[in-house]
Amino acid sequence: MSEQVAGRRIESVARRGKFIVIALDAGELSVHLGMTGKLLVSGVETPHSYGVFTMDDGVLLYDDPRQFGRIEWGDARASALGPEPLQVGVEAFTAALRRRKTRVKALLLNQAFLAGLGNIYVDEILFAAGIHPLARASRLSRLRIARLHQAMVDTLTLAIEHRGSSISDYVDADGNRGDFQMLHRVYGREGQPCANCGGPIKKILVAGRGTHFCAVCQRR
DNA sequence: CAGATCACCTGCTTGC
DNA sequence: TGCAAGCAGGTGATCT
Repeated sequence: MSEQVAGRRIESVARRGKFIVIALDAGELSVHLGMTGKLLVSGVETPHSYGVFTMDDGVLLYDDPRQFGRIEWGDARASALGPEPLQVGVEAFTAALRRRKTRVKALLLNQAFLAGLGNIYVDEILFAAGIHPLARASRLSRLRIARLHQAMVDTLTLAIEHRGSSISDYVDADGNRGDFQMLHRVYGREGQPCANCGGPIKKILVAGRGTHFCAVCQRR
């Protein structure tokens, strides 16, 4: 990768799903932060700095203790990604969900179905929509899917305003933490009272991931 | 063929 | 007190 990158100029930085796409004057880099990855401008190099890009006006570091993320040369198979959650219309979203029989949580996490949602946001969105994570996608009514779509837009918009959730690692390119974790209503709140009904937040395993929900407010 | 499960990796938390 | 096992999760390979 060093050969392709050397001497190139960064033209733009964009996002597609969970990928950060850095366009150069020739070719592009696709960065996926995985779970603990950080892309830092002028950060401090650590033993986990697996990518060090020296620029004319600073250093770009790719830091990833758990090594779940990656940097790839070229288009990170963007064609395999579904639509953006903030772009897809409610009609298309409804039609797509009704075609799938899988659990709604597994479907929302599927990047080929919808690009960009991770475990935290799916849990928060399903709570906001009052939908049980184990509900079958195809069995949800049009009204409930419309609520899910609205919850998705509202939750993501608010989370972006709060610059994301910093549970343990996440910081932006300037090293700043987000504070949306303060507004989580189910994620990481097992046993605590539901903001809506006061009942205890439950935690189960869905699609191999920790899944937090209110058994009273979220129906199948 | 689609959906479920496992492996990858390491820092932090939990439990004896 | 200290140490080992458990847990966290995005993705891709493997299994059912």
